[in-house]
Amino acid sequence: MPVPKFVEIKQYICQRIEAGEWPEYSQVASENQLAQQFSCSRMTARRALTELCEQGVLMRSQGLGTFVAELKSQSSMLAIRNIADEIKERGHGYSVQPICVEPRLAQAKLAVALGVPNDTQLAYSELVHCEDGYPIQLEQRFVNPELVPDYLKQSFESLTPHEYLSRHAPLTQATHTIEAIAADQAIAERLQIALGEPCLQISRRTWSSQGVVSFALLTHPGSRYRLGGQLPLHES
Amino acid sequence: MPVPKFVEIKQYICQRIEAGEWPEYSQVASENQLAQQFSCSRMTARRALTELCEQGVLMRSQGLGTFVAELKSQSSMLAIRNIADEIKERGHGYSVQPICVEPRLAQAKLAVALGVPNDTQLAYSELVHCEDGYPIQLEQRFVNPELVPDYLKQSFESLTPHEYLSRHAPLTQATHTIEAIAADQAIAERLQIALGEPCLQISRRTWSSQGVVSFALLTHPGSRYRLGGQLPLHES
DNA sequence: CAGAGTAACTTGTATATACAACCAAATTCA
DNA sequence: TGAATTTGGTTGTATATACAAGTTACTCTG
Repeated sequence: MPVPKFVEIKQYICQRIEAGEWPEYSQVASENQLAQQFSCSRMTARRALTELCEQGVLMRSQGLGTFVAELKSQSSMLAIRNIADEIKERGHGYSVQPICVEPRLAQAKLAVALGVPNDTQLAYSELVHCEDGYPIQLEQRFVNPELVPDYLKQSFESLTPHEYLSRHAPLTQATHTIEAIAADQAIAERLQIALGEPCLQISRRTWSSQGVVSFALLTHPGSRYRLGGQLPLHES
Repeated sequence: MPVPKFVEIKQYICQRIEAGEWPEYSQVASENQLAQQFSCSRMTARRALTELCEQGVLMRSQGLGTFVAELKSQSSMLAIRNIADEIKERGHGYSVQPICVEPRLAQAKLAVALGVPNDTQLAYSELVHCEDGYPIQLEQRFVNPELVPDYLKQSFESLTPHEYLSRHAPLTQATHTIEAIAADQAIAERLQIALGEPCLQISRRTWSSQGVVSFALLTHPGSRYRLGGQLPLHES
């Protein structure tokens, strides 16, 4: 058996929810019911529910039952990672819609962000990442080609930043800035939302020991996306 | 017994780590050893270890053992911290405008979020934090008074969540969710922005080994606030 | 009718056990 | 010596069971 039983149960529950059979805030099958249905012990069913609670898919309360939490895509804030992996991990369909790939010259703010002289030639690309057909991230990235190693240059257009950076420099780091913005004309069009709708915009500056490799704007529709994570509290 | 046994074990482990007896990357007692030491079953000891792994305090690997995780590795975004300190650090003027402090009963979603029975009395407070006179954060927090230690109860209204939690339990953690929302009437009024303006809303669930201590909504006007930080890139 | 009590159901904690999967070091064998 | 095997310890999954604790709805009683 390749997949553990509690994973099987988790998948079953997710499918019911995604199919709309178990809507938001509705009560899901109880631990005993699931145990009977999957002919497993209650502890195994319980584990499936527990993990889904931790993932924010379900909510439980003693004596009452287990319920479907709000349905919004959520990703871990600790590791802002490849959105394709995340979507696949949720068991949803992933697709990309390339908008354009073209050279652009670094100007003003962009040149500063990347730490290059003005009019340096950058590789610009624009992609829309979709979850089950719905656009969920608009990615606009500027790459400094000089910092991309030669052996990756040929394939680099087809690689996600994660892919080529992880092959390139294991010690690559990124600085993220998160902002709430109102969708402008371009964003609204790409993400198929209304003009002015709130969006979560992440600016990612990726840098290795060589310098800033890329600058990317990742824009998510606020109505469809949130960012979650478990963090230690710090003082000062 | 007021405290469950697995919580007791968690606390024991945390104390050892905080006392420096179990340094970074050192192997901690195995499940069987802990079970013997606390005269409990292996599954109970295992649960304590599992939860500490999820919190990032420990790391496990099959066949090898359980180890103390890095205690640093938290960057500024990871430490969503006291906004007063941040503002002062920027050299700006900080002021607070208290809106209300009142008891409230936990209902439905809130009860689930805090993990308390329905109609539990919570301490609710609402504050507006200002930078140079401009409102920059609306804080709405619900605290479970039972989990606030006695010696902090008198002063707890005047303390920020950070202050009293850091005095209380060094290993307190929080789960954050970040969303882009449109300002409703109440928010717009408090933050002096237009209705529908995009806002960055952080939901913070703070929990210690005792349970969920507080739930807070921190709302920032998108036009005036951003969240930054440096994160390692993760793959898969 | 109002209220207390009870029954049925839920999740929460805990135990004891079994076997699988994995790792490292010791042992055995060629 | 060097490679394969065994052994003991570790975590991972799963079962069956028991009782505690919280919620709801029904029933009984005054």
